[in-house]
Amino acid sequence: MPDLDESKKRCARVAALLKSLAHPQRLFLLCRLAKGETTVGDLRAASGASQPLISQHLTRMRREGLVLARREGNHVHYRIADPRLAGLIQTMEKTFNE
Amino acid sequence: MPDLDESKKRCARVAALLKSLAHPQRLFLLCRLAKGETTVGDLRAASGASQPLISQHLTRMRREGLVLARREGNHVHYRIADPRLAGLIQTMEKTFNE
DNA sequence: AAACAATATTAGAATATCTTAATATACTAA
DNA sequence: TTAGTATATTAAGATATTCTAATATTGTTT
Repeated sequence: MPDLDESKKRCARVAALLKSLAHPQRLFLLCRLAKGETTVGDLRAASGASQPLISQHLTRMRREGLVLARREGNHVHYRIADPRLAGLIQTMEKTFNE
Repeated sequence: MPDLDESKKRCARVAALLKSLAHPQRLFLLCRLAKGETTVGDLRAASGASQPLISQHLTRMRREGLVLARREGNHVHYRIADPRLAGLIQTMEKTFNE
């Protein structure tokens, strides 16, 4: 019986991560980002959400360490920070593809 | 550019599912259930949460179709409804195992 | 510098979630 | 039928999330 406390801690960490994924628009953004680096403008165009809202979602995910930002001139490029997350998102897309 | 709307709908569905997983105690319960059918009492003992709270979490997950319940005498046995979900949970456990 | 484009931040109201406490139901055993 | 055990439901306050609107920042171009 492997460490119950350890298991709970892991659940707490993963649940915190999932909280960020558990939102239609954020998940949509992450699915896009899982395919490669993207600018805010492109994400905005694809998602159709308002600019401040997208920015808030991205800021939140940046704060939580899910994504990384890189400014290039007037545009900011976002990407997924941890390849394991990108993998998980793609797994989920495959798993629930219909 | 393959169905943007379809992609959004899928994100909405999966995000709704993830909302249920995005809670430390519920995720813990699901991790347990991913290993096989379990009674409420056992879940309660393992999780250490209060009885009504566990029952509410289970009721919610039942309502959302994540788990199924089966009464046997005085005890109620729960199990994960969709094997894909069990698989996803195990994948997550492996992915974030440290 | 001024005007513009892209992105970020803040504030606040509306809504949803979480937890505890109290109570109810379903079943078993005496 | 009464008592006891296991599980479920309801109500309500506390806390957290979400969205919109207004404004700020950063960088570019003229």
